[in-house]
Amino acid sequence: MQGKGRNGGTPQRILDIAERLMQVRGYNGFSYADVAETLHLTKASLHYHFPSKAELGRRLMERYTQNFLAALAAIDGTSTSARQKLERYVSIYSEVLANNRMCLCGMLAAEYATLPKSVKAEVTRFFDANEAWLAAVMEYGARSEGLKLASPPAEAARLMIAALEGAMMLARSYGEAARFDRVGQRLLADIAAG
Amino acid sequence: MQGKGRNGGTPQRILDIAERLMQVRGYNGFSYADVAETLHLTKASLHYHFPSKAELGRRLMERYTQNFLAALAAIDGTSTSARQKLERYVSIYSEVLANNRMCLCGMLAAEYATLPKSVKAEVTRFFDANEAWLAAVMEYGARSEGLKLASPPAEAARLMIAALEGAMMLARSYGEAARFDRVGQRLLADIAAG
DNA sequence: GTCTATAGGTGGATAGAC
DNA sequence: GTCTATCCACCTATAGAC
Repeated sequence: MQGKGRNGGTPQRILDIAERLMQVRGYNGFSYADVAETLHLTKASLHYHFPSKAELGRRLMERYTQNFLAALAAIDGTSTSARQKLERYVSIYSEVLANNRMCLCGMLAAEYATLPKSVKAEVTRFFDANEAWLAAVMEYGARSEGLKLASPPAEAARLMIAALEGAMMLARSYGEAARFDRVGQRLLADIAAG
Repeated sequence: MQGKGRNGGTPQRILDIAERLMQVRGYNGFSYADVAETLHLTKASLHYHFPSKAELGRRLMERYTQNFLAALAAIDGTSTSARQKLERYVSIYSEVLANNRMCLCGMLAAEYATLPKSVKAEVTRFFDANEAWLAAVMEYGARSEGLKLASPPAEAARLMIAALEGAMMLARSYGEAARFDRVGQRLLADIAAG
């Protein structure tokens, strides 16, 4: 989960701040004023770069998914076994939580009913892509590495995503990252035991 | 999950409406105006019964946990096996989702960073109580019914809660309750196979 | 207990100067 | 691109009449 352009121009810096706020407080829990203050800009300037909050949210989700998919591609490029890929997938979530953030999409899934349509679409796109990647890794592992799946790959993938997102929310509420890690380890052992 | 007093006095009716709004839209996604309009009252009248939104949220969580614990007690009173108790636990979530609602505590866990302190305390209290009940059922099942747990009861309980809350969020985002049910069935089969 | 009226603040968003 | 100034809708909350 790198390559976010944290040293880029103003639009990128706006996205960085807004992303952090959204992961911590949610779409309905932050405002242009929050971003402006942190960035030492005015609200009007933000509207120059992102005309509406809906557009800001959509662009944010778009970038988030891009970066996430890039991280998955990096795993594909450097990992040898399906088992190792799954471990690294879990560690992505773990790192997000280590920064006291929620997965952006987990937050938005909770707030789903109140989101602009364009943002909703990006959220499900994220989960679809995650599910497809996980299912492919699991399916390959089952075929070539003797990974034992308790369910068809697509279902095992959905269970994994659901459990990771849920564990993340709970761990953050308790301020105990270890809660997440234990669930992550258990999932790796349970769902896809080698 | 019954006994909510849906035919009670004004305070109870306020709680009923606010609860539904909070389960669908979240704490930051509804207002006194929303409740007032649905109930054909004015905002001022709501403040007579619940002086502040924080207090409304706290009372809501308090009642929600009470009702939930009552439902668990009902399971204890009428179920014979641990396996059946776990099935009925999952079905509580399923019924909430069937009404297009999220678990109130799942919503609030996502919004945790923005909640008043008094509400935060009620949220963790809910999860603690759920975990304790689940762990006790699992522990009993393992000891007396040959239930095979992949982890210590407390950890298996946490995984189950996390997965159910996460699956609920995702299923609701997709508008596909079946997504939740498949995860629920898989958890029952995986975590506590008889 | 419920109302009208209103306070005091913040939300997202726009116009127009620089 | 960024600013000041402003709009209007909405928010939580209170005062006081009925």
